[in-house]
Amino acid sequence: MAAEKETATEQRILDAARSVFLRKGMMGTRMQEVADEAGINKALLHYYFRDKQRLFEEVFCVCGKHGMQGVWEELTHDRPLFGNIRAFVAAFHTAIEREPLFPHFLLSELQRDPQHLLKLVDLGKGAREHFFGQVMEAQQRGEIIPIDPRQLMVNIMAWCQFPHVAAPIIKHVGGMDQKTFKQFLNERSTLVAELIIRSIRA
Amino acid sequence: MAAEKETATEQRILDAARSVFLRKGMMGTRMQEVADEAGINKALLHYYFRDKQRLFEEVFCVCGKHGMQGVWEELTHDRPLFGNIRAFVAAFHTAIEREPLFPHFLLSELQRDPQHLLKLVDLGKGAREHFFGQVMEAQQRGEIIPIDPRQLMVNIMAWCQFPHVAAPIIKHVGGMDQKTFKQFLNERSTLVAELIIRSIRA
DNA sequence: ATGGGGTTTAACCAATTGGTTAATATTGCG
DNA sequence: CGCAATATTAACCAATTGGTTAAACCCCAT
Repeated sequence: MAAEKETATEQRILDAARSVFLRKGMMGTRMQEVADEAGINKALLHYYFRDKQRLFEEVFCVCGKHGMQGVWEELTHDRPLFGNIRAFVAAFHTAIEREPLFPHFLLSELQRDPQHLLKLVDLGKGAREHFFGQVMEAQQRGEIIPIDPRQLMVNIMAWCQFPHVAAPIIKHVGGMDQKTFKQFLNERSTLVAELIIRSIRA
Repeated sequence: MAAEKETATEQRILDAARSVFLRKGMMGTRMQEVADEAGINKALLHYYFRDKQRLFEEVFCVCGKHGMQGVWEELTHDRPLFGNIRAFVAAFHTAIEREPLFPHFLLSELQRDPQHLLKLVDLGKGAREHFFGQVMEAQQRGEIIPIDPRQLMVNIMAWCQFPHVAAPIIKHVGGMDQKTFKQFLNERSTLVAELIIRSIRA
């Protein structure tokens, strides 16, 4: 039917665009390449998405929302700070497993076009505020050392994202094939939280 | 004199290319733009550096060597592990202050062209091996928890580099202007080492 | 069968891009 | 000063790129 047929072509374009944008970024991606990967005529990209920028924004938006779906919420559960940290790191790990190129893509595009990324980041604002509150309370109760909650947030995000952003370096330096690297990352899914907690526990 | 004059134009090109490549990456940089910034005719880029790829590699090479000059060596001094970690982090902080865009540039280019970056990373190989040895010894002496030295290396690099790679996000999320962000980074120049040490101390 | 709306195609377009070329200018040395 | 080598310039080039256009195609309702 017409409605399904329309969705199919749009979806094919979005899937192909996602694949190419994630690998090559906005500036490195050619529209013909996206069309080739979608198996369509290049003019259809413009018919459905008007121009490259809009296609990119759509992909960016969909990736960003799906990529972090349910992850920020792990920081807002009614449980102790350390439990929230563990759950958040594990959820982050699971999310990135679905799309390992996503952190690199996001951070790569950051200089060129910060606005869209910053909008995406705002989706987790409430969760971070809750987390910051928990961090301050834990300090007041003497459970953790004095630390700016923002520094702690950066530390968590750094350990969750950096290995994916720097994956080729880490593999090379650590002498790992893809399978070993995957194990290395799996180890981190619990190690990161434990080391974060050790770094701040009073 | 001819030798100096030659160096002057080459240097102007390299400086301009560095500035543009760092901001826009290889794919986003246009040769005319580099020429404009250097204040020269575009054909000179090809006269001196033959093509875009070679210019890029030259810039990459110079940046990479200067960027980490003296930093890896801080891991090899004859002093305890924790001292080496502190010195390394402080040296890293100083190095990045000289060129804040460098980590983002390096990691952005990583997917597109891993080879050159990996060559650069190999410059620190000896230092890392020394460091790994120290980590293993510290474990055997019971000074630190059992941990794969590679995980520890990744953790250190992550905390040193990520705030620069993700700078626009961190400023936005933390509600910081450039001055405040700079203070935030300065705080990390000692905080990072202390938290790393806390995370592994037995 | 016909008409209308939506989808797809192939050809085309203007601008941009990295690179080339030949002429000119500059420099340094004998 | 003259000459040769090097540096610089402006014009030019072929290919690529994102985007446009008009025709053809498809499907459905009357």
